[in-house]
This record gives sequence, structure tokens and C-alpha cells, in this order.
Amino acid sequence: MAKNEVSITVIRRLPIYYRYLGELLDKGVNRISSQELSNLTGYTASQIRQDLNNFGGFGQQGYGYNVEELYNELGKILGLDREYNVVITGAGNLGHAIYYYRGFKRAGFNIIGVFDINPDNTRHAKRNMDVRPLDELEDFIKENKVEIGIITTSKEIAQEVADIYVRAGVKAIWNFATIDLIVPEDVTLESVRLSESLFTLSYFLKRNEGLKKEAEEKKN
Amino acid sequence: MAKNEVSITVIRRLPIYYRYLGELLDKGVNRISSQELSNLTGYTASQIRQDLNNFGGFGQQGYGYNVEELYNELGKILGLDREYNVVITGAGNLGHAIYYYRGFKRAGFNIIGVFDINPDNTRHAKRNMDVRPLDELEDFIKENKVEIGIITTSKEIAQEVADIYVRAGVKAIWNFATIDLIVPEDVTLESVRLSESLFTLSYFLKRNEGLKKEAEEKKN
DNA sequence: TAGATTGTTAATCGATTAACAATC
DNA sequence: TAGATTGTTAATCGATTAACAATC
Repeated sequence: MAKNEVSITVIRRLPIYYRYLGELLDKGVNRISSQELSNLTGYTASQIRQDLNNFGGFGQQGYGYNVEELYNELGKILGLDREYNVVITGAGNLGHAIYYYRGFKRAGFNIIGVFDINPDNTRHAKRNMDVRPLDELEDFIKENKVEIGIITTSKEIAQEVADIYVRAGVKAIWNFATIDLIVPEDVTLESVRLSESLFTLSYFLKRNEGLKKEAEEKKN
Repeated sequence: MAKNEVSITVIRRLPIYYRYLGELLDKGVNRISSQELSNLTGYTASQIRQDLNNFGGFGQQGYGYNVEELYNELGKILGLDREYNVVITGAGNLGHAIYYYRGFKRAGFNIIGVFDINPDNTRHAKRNMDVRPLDELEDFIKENKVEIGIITTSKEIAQEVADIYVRAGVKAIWNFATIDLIVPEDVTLESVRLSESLFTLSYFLKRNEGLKKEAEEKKN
């Protein structure tokens, strides 16, 4: 079992390779070497070859990789060779932003329902979103074979929503609430930690200010 | 220089410690051991002690850590002991979501301006956001001592916006566009990669389905 | 004081890089 | 064929875990 476990750090690089390959494909590029891919992505050629070889030998000695083939293979590995039914719970600003982002739909993620504890406020009507009440969520998921549930609620009700998702049979949760959700291990949980990203930014901002000051003092 | 470089993996854990300490503080908890913090965060006690000791000995043998003190120290390290002037470029749904998210303001990040290439469409007016045209961006940053610039534009103009930010003297860029921006090394760049997060989710979703199928086949 | 828990060194583990034979 | 570049093994580097003396 652990034998064919690929580490999470490798997995998180795959979408980046996938994105660059997609761009190359759009540009009509046919083949690419690990070295060229390294120049694009910033990862070493060696690392790229190692990463890809976790999943199979997609390249050819003396030639490199066929862009289209590698793109398709990575798509399959990432589960992007099919479509998913998705719901969002939390019809606030963030839920709204995700709902209207076209890239997800294009990648096969179809948002077929939006839910909120307070579905009938005027804000939603204005925005053209058909928002349903939370107590319809569980049945909706079961009836529509929803596999992915997005959480863009406040952190106060996020766990409750996650529980409904799990109970109804959702396979994966994409969480934007600032809380570490608890889900069974056969349910995939991916959390986007916006605050933590911003705080990391401010760490480096502060550190760079510090380094700058130091350098100036040395000068004098 | 490299001597006091703390690795990025350590830095990204600090906001998580910070969040849990904030919650403990709210609950009125005074002291905590690395073991208890381990139970909360899922990181090992040893790792937590190692992480913290990159920045100093905040604990006390036989006692543990004072929650309030450690919280404040981490805040200082993360640069959360002051306020920042921030602008957003890209007044679409995502820009809107970030603009109205109260947590950032609470943490000291004051969004004092929102910009867009197309500032006068009715959508923005409806939303109560005072959106300015892009050609005022550079002067605005200089006049208002803006240190952080957020990018929520399409990927097509993201680099252009980043260039304006850099030229005007922004110190850090928080990027949501799906593109690897190029900025000088003294400018902090933190990118939120939503698509890549979603694709990682779908990788695990697919893998779990595969494992499940395998297990079922073994049964038969 | 005795017990608890840190700070820190040493050991282990895993990930990245280097090297090169295989081969297209 | 000769040159190029992969796939893969070995070496290196860095991060995590374990252990324990220091000490509150």
C-alpha cells in the first residue's frame, strides 16, 4: 500500500506541470524536454523526471516528452478526464466568486446547487443565483449524485455543513472556512487557507524590511 | 545570512499555531505544553518545539508556554503587530469577496483602494465599492504609502498590474491570478493557487475511488 | 524537592539533486 | 550512426523525530 503512495509534495506539483503543458499545447508546441520544462516551472529537470516517473515513463530517450500526451496523462492522473457534480454551501461573497469562476466549469466541475442558511435575502436574488435553504442540502446531494462539496460559510457552521456532506455521501470537500474540519479518512479534504497565506506574506514583508534596514546600517 | 534563514515549511506552520493560540486565548487558557499544542494541530510536540526555537526560547521547562505571550510573539514574527495599507486590483467577484472579508481588516490589513480596468460598470456601483481606474493606481500607491497589492484580475493583465505595483513601490503582492508572476526578489510574492488546490482535491478523490474499487474486487 | 516540560543534540527518515547507463 | 535525453540508481541535503540533559 505505502509502496505506491506518492508524496503530497509531488502531487501538488502536478497541477503546475499540467498548467504549463496546457499553455504549450495552446501555442502548438509538440515536444518538450525535462530541461525546458525546468526553465518554465523553476523545478529542476531531475525533479521533474522523478515526479513523472512515479506514474509511468511518459517520455522517450533522446526526444523528451510529447506535450499533448503528457498533458492528457496528467489530466487522467489528476482526475480531470471526467465531470463532477458540485455544490457550494455559503452564498456569501466568496461562494459567489467561486460560483461564477469559469475556469472550474471548464475543467469539468459543474456547480449544480448553491445553499445557505439564509437563502432568501435580496442580495442573492440580485446576483442571479438560485440559493436553496440548508435543510434541502442532504436530499439534493443524494438525488443529484453530488461528489464534491464546497464550504464557503463562516467557520461557525462549517463543521455542521461538513457533517451533512459526509452523511449525504459527498466524496471530497473543498473548504474555505478558517477551521480544521474533521471528516472520515475516506473523504478527501482540501482546505484553502487564505488568512494563513496572507500571514505568510506579511512574515516575508517584515523580514525583507528588516534585511533592508540591516543593509543600510552596515553602509553607514 | 543563510544561518538565520528559517525554512518556508516552518513559516507556513506559524499562522496555524497563531490561530490555535488565538482560540485558546479567547477561551481564557493561560498555559499550554507542546504536547497539548500537538494534540490540537496534529504536528508533533518535537516539531513544534523545534519550530518555535528557530525564533527564540518562548517556553519554560516544567511549565510549557504562556498562551498570551506566545501568541503575541508569533504575531510580531508574522508582522501582525502593525497595520498595512492595501489595494486590490480586479474588482470582480473575487476582489469583492476579499474586500468585504472582515478577518483581514481585523488583522491589520486595511484595504484603502480598489482598482479595475473597467471601473464604471453598474455591477460595482450596486456593490457599494468605490472602484478607481487603473491609470490612477500608480499615483495612489505612492501617495498613500501602500505596501501590499492584491491581484484579482484575469491572468491576461496580472503581470501588467504587478509591474505597476513594483514600479510604485509596493513591498508585497498577494496574487490570485493563475499565472507565475515575475517580480524583483526584494518584493514578496505570495500566490493563492485555487485551481491547483482543486486539482489536488480531484487527484485524491480519484485515487480514493480507485482504492475503494480495488478493495471491493479483492472481496469478491 | 520531585515532576514536568523545555531547549537542543543526535538519529532517522524522506526528498532533492547528481550521475550515468540505456536507448530512442 | 551520433547526439540527445530519458529512466533510474546513488549521493546529498534537509526536515522530522527521538532522546535526554537542563531547569523551572
